[in-house]
Amino acid sequence: MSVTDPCELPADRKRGSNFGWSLGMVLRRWQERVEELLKDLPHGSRGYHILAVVVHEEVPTQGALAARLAIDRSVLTYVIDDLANAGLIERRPDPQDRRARRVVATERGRQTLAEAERRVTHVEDHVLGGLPEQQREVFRDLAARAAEAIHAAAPATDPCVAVQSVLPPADQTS
Amino acid sequence: MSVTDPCELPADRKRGSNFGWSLGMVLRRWQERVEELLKDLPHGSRGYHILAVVVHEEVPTQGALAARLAIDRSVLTYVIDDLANAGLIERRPDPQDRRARRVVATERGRQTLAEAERRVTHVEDHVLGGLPEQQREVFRDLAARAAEAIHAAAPATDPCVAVQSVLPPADQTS
DNA sequence: GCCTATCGTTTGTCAGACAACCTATCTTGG
DNA sequence: CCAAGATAGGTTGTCTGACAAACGATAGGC
Repeated sequence: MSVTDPCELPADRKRGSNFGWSLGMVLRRWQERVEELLKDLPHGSRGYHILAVVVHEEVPTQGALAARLAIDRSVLTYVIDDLANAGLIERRPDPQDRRARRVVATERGRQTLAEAERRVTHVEDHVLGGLPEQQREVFRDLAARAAEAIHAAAPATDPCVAVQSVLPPADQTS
Repeated sequence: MSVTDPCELPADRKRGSNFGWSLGMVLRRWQERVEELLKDLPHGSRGYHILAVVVHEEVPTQGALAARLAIDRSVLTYVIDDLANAGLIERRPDPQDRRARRVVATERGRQTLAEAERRVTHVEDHVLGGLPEQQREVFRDLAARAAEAIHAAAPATDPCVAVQSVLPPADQTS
């Protein structure tokens, strides 16, 4: 009755229960590849994300940058340090508020990002090699939209789900 | 020439360069929620994945299980310990090979998983709330297929990409 | 001018990942 | 039957990376 074949399942049963695993798998591979690809970019994929935002969007301050990327401010500090040391971005004092720092990309930073993006896109196609080309775009797009929605609703922790044990009450089989 | 508008970009520019970030965002939120939802399941999402495979697929041994989930064997050890302590699975000696252990789910484990899956599915819908219902399915499906393909080609590390600096040769500015 | 909030940085703590090693068992060759 | 190597699982130790808390500097309100 119960399933006994190792890999011969109806597949919808398997798929239904491992969305998180799938995401993790794809992300892990993506990161693996990107890390290897951008190993001279200060903090690999981290540095890449930051550089991308700095170049493409004009984000006001470091704090805003952290919020935009949903990462910790303390992380930003040293990643920015290293990106700056590599001459890809600059930290400038904000004329309006001397506590704040504006982070701007250098020309070198822009060039580097452009090259990096080219390569990353290529790697992404490779990572998504299991999907026909057309669906890769769909997947990317859906991911981006889902992520944006999540990020927008970031403060989160809304109590829509009951906090209750998944485990049965142990009133069986002693 | 270069981009100067703060947030008024064509959006495909932005989106094109943060697939990794998007995945990370979605996964992080998924995990956050699931962890909170399954906090009495021994290792949260980890335990959930393992339990799911143990229940739905009849995986021969622990080693095979590790391979199936693409996680380290040393991790399996203690997660299985705790799942077993919770009475959800059992470690049985393999009659054919006394080195190996077969991991089988208990009835309680099956029930628990069923309940957990119900809840996780619900949470997933919530996490993907930014997508219209129909597209959530598409997204799940694409993720699952991409992941399976990646996993199948797991040994990886094929040298399809040149290992070459992203940084320009520094023959400019000084 | 004082008090409080905010920006960025620094430091310390903690958990999780991964490698190296160990024991028990199986397999193969003599 | 014994010895040597291979394999399954488990244990230990190290190391990285995330996050919290504390800190110095500056801004804004009173």
